[in-house]
Amino acid sequence: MKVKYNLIKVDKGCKARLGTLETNYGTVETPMFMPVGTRAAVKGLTTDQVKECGSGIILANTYHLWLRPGEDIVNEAGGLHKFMNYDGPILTDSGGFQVFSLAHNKKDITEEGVHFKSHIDGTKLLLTPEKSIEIQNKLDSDIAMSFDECPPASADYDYLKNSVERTLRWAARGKAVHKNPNQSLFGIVQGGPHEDLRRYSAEETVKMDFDGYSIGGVANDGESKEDMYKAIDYSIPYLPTDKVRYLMGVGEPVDLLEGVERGVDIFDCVLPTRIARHGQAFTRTGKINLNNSKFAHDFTPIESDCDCYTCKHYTRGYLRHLITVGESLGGSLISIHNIRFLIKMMEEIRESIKKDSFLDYKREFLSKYKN
RNA sequence: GCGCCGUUGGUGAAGUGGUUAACACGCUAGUUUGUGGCACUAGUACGCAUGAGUUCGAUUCUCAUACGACGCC
Repeated sequence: MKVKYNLIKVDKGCKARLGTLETNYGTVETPMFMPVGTRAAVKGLTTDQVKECGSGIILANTYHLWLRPGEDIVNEAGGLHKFMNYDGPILTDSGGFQVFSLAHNKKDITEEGVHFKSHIDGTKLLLTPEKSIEIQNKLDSDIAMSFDECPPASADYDYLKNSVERTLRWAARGKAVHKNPNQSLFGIVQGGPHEDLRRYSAEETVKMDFDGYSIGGVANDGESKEDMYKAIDYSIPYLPTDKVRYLMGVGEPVDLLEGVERGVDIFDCVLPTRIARHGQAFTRTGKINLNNSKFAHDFTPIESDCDCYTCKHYTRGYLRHLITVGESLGGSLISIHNIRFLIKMMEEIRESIKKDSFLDYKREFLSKYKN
């Protein structure tokens, strides 16, 4: 079946939405944060540990799994769920974002697709909208993403205009070859920070009738937060209320709040796991760097009132030690905390929307969270 | 005891008679938003064993002392 979004209510104070998303692997609640498992693994964690953090949907990446082990092997294993032992819903990113970061030459980006070199062995490859969807069909994720052009934040208006048009053509091509009846397909809105482009991109994408819609082209290198919020503001009004809305790649606590306020339902981000491997942990008062020498003698948990596995069993001093000496357990344990932190934050956000008090929640959260 | 070589930061070390003593590791701090996983950026010797001398000027040359390595009795 295709995913089905049910809008429960909209907060009286803003556009924040409370809802559920029915999938083949259970019904999940929104707003929701999705941990990222690029290569069919949330780095450093078992799927049991991911689930213990309260995860709903998790991500995997088409580009990485295409190169290794290859979509046919995943398919032979019985699909991504069986392959990676995750019995919750899985969303696959199209690979567009990765491929665009590999193709630095403008001439490598053609109407047919994107030419680039494998980051593993330099092999010249071509990823097209059709190929991306075919791979995702075989990976058998619950949600596939359209292959879009993901322009850099520095792109000018004319480039973005052409990019929007091309993304629409690519979306149509991908949709035409999408065959997996158990897999949903999402469209992606582009257009940078420009109101007219976002509106056009959203309206035209919606006309194609996808199972969900995402806002792409944000959280790029060097993009300002103002531009990101504009991209959301200018896209959301033109998306249907009965489909889920996904803001791609965003995961700073502040941005989750800004996104929810504007009507975003789901988010994904590598941030909690990436910063964890480098020793940084989210706390209610902001990020802390466990590398800092001041934590060597600190034998309290990252957060004493946190319900995650790591905070229940380990101290800052021990985690600092693990990070300092390079034990991968350190990154795993901090990842558990960081993922739980964001997921718990979303749980609290949902509670606040139920009470029409999201803006109060946001205000209170930001009054404590400093970076 | 004699001979010979050496002594540069937390560590391994490069280097020059004259602007801010290379590089690496470590350490310290920061960065990280659809992950080209385990990266990147910045800072980190007020001094080149100690003392004396040569010189306009010495970490770089000379002598002495201390410490260390090797060889010989």
